[in-house]
Amino acid sequence: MNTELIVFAKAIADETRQEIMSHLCCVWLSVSDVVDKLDGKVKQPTVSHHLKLLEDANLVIKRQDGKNRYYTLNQEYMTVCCGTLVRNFAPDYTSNLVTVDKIPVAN
Amino acid sequence: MNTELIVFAKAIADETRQEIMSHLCCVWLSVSDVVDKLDGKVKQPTVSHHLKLLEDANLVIKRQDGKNRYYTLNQEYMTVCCGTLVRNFAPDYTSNLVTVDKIPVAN
DNA sequence: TTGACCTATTGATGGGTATCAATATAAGAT
DNA sequence: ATCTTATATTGATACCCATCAATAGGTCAA
Repeated sequence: MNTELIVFAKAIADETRQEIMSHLCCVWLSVSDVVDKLDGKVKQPTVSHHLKLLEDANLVIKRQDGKNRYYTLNQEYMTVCCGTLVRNFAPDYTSNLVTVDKIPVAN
Repeated sequence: MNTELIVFAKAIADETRQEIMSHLCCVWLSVSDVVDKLDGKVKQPTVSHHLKLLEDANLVIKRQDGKNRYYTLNQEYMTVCCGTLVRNFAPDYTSNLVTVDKIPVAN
């Protein structure tokens, strides 16, 4: 049983977190930046909660600068997990991933 | 907000369901077959519950034969969802999907 | 040191859901 | 028709988790 895939799936299985992930795609944002982007949908402690969860799942990278903490999406690990999903649960389609052996594999 | 990806993520975000999905990969199994494969981990009503949830998420296909109902994994849709995930949350790696435009895209 | 700001943590609460026993439904078999 | 087998549904229960208010911790400026 691949617990890593469970952690991954649970991490992305929430609307608020997917929204946060969208905003963290390709850019670095501070916690309060994310709160602003969510435009009142949730409060700061909730955002911190989700960011911690995403960090524990290895789906975001954190960088501190002064009193701010900046987060960005870990695209590489997203790719790893999606590759594993397809290899595990869609083997008949795995050939669609041309660089399935170039995609970084967990471990 | 892509609710389809939320439904997908929630569907795979459970250990028992991922176990069921493994057993349904590339083969057709009846409900009681799945119960047997899980070897006492959960009871039949629980398996039926999970299969219904997976069916609602379009992750399994159902076929009836007599009093048995056979299920198998919907590998194509798995591929669709994983493709969408990579395109949404790992755009810098999307080129790793050679046939990203050949992969069936949801609508 | 004090104050202002940013983020994390804690405790409480409500909603969601995985699980089961019991039961219902449905389809052969006798 | 009755019985048996296979699966689905229902109702109850316990647990997980998203959210928030309140507060703590940490960093910079004055």
